[in-house]
Amino acid sequence: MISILLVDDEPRMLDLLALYLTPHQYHCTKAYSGEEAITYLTQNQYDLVLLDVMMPVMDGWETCQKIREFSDVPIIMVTARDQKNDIVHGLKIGSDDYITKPFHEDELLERINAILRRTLAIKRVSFNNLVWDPQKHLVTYKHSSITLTPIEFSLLGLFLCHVNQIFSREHLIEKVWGFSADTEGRTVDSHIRNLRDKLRMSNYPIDDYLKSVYGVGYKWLSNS
Amino acid sequence: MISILLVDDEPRMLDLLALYLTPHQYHCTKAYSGEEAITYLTQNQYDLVLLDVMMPVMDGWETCQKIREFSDVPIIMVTARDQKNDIVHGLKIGSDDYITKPFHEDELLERINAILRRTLAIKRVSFNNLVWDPQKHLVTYKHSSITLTPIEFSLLGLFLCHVNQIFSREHLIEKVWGFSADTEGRTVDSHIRNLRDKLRMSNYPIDDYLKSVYGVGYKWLSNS
DNA sequence: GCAATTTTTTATGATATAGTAAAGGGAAAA
DNA sequence: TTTTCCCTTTACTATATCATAAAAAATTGC
Repeated sequence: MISILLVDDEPRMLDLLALYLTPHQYHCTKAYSGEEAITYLTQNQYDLVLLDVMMPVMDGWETCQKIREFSDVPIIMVTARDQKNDIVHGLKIGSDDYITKPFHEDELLERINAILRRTLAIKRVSFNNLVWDPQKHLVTYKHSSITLTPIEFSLLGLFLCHVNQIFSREHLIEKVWGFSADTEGRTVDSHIRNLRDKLRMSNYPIDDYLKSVYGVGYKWLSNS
Repeated sequence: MISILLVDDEPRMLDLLALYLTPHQYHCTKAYSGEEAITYLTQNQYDLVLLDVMMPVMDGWETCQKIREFSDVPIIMVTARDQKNDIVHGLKIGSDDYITKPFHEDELLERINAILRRTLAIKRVSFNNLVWDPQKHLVTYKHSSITLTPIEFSLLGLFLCHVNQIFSREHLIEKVWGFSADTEGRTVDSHIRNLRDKLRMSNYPIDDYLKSVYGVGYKWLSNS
């Protein structure tokens, strides 16, 4: 179940938000101040924070900044309508999006879903200094980036997510290309080759890991 | 660098303020009267104004009112101790905060930081001499301005605020156009092209930075 | 070591995506 | 109203990536 932290000093607003979200299978926790929110965040795991800007003592921006010092949790800011600089607020230092009140239930849900679509996806996977980041769509080895084509990227991700598992060519096609693909098994070999080339070019010891299994397929070898 | 306009008729006070602020990376400009301050404000961009109340000819309140006729720059009033009525007065007129003298260096810095946290939320963003200023809605390269349309401006800001992040066309549309937009993906390309054209025309090496990621979207490359 | 089989490499045409230019629509300004 | 500017779409060209076939190298089992 997806859990959302609601932060607002007005109990009414908190109730309203919870009323909107709970029926859609979001588990809501209420915090009445920025300080309280930070306490919750250090103790529990949340998938999203809905953060009101106008709060006494510590306002939303300040809270957002403080949260960013220790967490990457997605944050949606709730601002008043009068702020004209539309996208400017969406760009705010660490917040992922914003919504102006009063807002409709639909709009709120849409923004939440949009954020979760991106952030709830697979997280970074790393294997001895090789980092595969699907959100940034980026692969790095020892902090220098490696440019891969979409298929190469998917292939690498599949192997890293299922280390030591042997994939047949048919299985790889099914996972990377999709079910309706009419791709030949040999095609996989070419992409494997290109992937190996690029990683080798970046001094990554790819041949120690990405192995062919004679007569079966390929696998990513983990010696641990 | 953050720039602050100091306004006071006493040179000593101006020196003292500058002495406090300069070591903390604030660039200070001195104005010896309200009239002078207004002249400066019409010609340059400041992030904050420190405005003394007790001044001959045009006092702080009047100056504050005049400034508010053309600018939203944050203003901190400097008043004598315990003039509560004045404080209320000042807030009504449009000042953002006040400080009573004599004051400690710490108190001054704290109030300045508090204001800047709110108002400076999205300040200028700059990337090797390319400056994106949402408050002035202006883009400059090496101090000569580049005229962009709203969409081009938003796009540029989004990229500069999230360097190295890859945006899909859908993601860009969501951020720049908004949720309910039914814009086609290729439309983004056109605006990217226009943006590139304008920056190229201004001799900015845009092609080194704004890159397309085949099959995915666009990103602003930062080689650091 | 040798033959059968599989994998890797190489080369090339096919396809998908990005870049460019231009036309048309609509809204705001003159 | 006309004019101008900006946005969107479409059509065309250029380029990057993909798929396939065939040759070369490697692996396996005898």
